[in-house]
Amino acid sequence: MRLSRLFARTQREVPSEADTASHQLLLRAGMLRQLTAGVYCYLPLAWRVLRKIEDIIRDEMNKAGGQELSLPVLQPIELWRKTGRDASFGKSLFTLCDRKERQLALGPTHEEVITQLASQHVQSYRDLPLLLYQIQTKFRDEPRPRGGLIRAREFAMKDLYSFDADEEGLGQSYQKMLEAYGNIYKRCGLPAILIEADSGAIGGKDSHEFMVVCETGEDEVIYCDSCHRASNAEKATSAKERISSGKALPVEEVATPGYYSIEEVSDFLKVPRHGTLKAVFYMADKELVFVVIRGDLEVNEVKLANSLHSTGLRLATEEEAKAAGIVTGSASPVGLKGIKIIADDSIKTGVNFVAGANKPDTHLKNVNYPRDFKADTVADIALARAGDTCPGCGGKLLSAQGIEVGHVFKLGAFLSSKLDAFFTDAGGARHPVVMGCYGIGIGRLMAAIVELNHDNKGIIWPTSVAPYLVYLCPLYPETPGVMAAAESLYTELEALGLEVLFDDRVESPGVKFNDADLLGIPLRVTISPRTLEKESVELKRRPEKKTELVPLDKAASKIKGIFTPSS
RNA sequence: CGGGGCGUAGCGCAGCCUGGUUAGCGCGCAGCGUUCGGGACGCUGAGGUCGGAGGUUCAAAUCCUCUCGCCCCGACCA
Repeated sequence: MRLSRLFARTQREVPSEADTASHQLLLRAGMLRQLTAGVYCYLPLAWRVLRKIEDIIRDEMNKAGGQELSLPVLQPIELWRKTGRDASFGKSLFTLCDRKERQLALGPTHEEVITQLASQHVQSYRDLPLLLYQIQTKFRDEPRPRGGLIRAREFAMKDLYSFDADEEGLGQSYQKMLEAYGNIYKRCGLPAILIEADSGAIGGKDSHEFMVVCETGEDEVIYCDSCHRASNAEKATSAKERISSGKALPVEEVATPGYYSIEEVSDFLKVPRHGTLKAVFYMADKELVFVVIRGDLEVNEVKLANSLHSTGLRLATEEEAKAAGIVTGSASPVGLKGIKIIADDSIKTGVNFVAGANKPDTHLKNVNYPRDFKADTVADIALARAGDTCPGCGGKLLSAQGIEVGHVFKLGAFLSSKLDAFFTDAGGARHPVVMGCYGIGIGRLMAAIVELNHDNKGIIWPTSVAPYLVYLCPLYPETPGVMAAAESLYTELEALGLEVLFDDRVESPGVKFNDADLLGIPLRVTISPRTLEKESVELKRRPEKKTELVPLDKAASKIKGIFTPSS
């Protein structure tokens, strides 16, 4: 490709809309252009990278036994109502009406469509296992798209769905996918780690994410340095050590005039934070819920929503709490009636807690569970934080930011049951198909590659996904011989099947070198009067400083050798 | 949805507070010349419904009202 003809123009200045490295560099390199919030045009250079990423993914999916197909983006809303996931996706689901006023959704994912499709085909255990995938545009009306391609509203995703006869089969399919995913990231030059995850709106049981640790990532990873167990902060657990024990003393009222927060009350009563019980109020799908947790811990709203099976959880306002009869500032589960109480299991780690009294300016000492109050549910709903103790090995938990570059779910049979995807087993009995789903955002993967592979000059593409392999860079093109040599090398390299970006522009060396660096092409090949004096060309790899002179007549084969694996 | 910021040429910005020639500057773009191994220089030139609508005024990029859009923080989010 001749650079003079390429539909791209590099920019020296950083577009004001971008503040992450990948977003800035993709814009500056002329690869990306925003159309509207969270919606992007991919210019030719970006498109080449995306196609290479897709090819790697296809290759791994096919090796794992996947069959590629293509499913519609436009989907009848009824299908979503059947599974109830129109509600779990809520406003993130783009919907529209056709001319007959029938409601349609733009697919944010494709479980519904593929399960219905599979149900028409899968009849016997002999049809299983089945792995189907596609690379398709998804639409999600994110509340706030951000970071360029990190969180877009329209984006390409590879989504594979596995169909198995039982949990064991699902386990095998899941394992295959974990391995295939590992290969994909490795081939893309990304050091992705596997972590435990919450399954969110997709639903299902086990779920894992592949994360790339990176400061600009929007997810928090909680991990243990000793046993290397890692989880999304939404899912992470920490050990809740026993902090006190002994005899439960009689409940005692104390006046706490003007002290409301845990900090104020514990300081005033000279009780450590973990010797108190904190009350927090949430609205879960229009029902007020009273949450109790040890005073030193925070509520993890994802865990809370899961244990409540709620799709619309938010903090209650003070007015809502008061309307329900709660004495804010001194709220207590003790003696509370008519309100659902959810307690974190940390309430069992000690005795004689300080809690509210449901009376203004009053708290209770020596509150003990379950002697003094009952909870409708006791579960782990606490936020694990850096510094907490690892529940697995007792080590210290650490925290890091990460970009989620893949997410896999063991769905089980809840969708297949609802969508009538059944099969007959060897004994003639009918069962719902057991499903899994596995997604990789293509654009986000590209952005993650840039986040992890750049320097202050620009992008440094791994060879496997680089838009072109060679940046052919003649200097002083008007000097006799230079262009002739460049043209002939260009022809030679293309004949060898190498992807060459030929900088045939009349520009100064500085401009060309800087563009070569910004675009991040793995190998720069310079031809100038200076190199031609020695009958040679100069090679320079993008991440390296050193250059190498190679005789003109050996250049093509030398370059070919660089990009041929020496296996 | 709450808070903040911003819409002026392809990109980055100034001008607005305090209304008043022909709306400027840098990059980029076109032409000519001199240069040129890490974003050269000179000259010339093209390119603008000042996000949109309404209002105030003799006069609006500038003041007022409404509206649309974009970005950031938070809520939220496979």
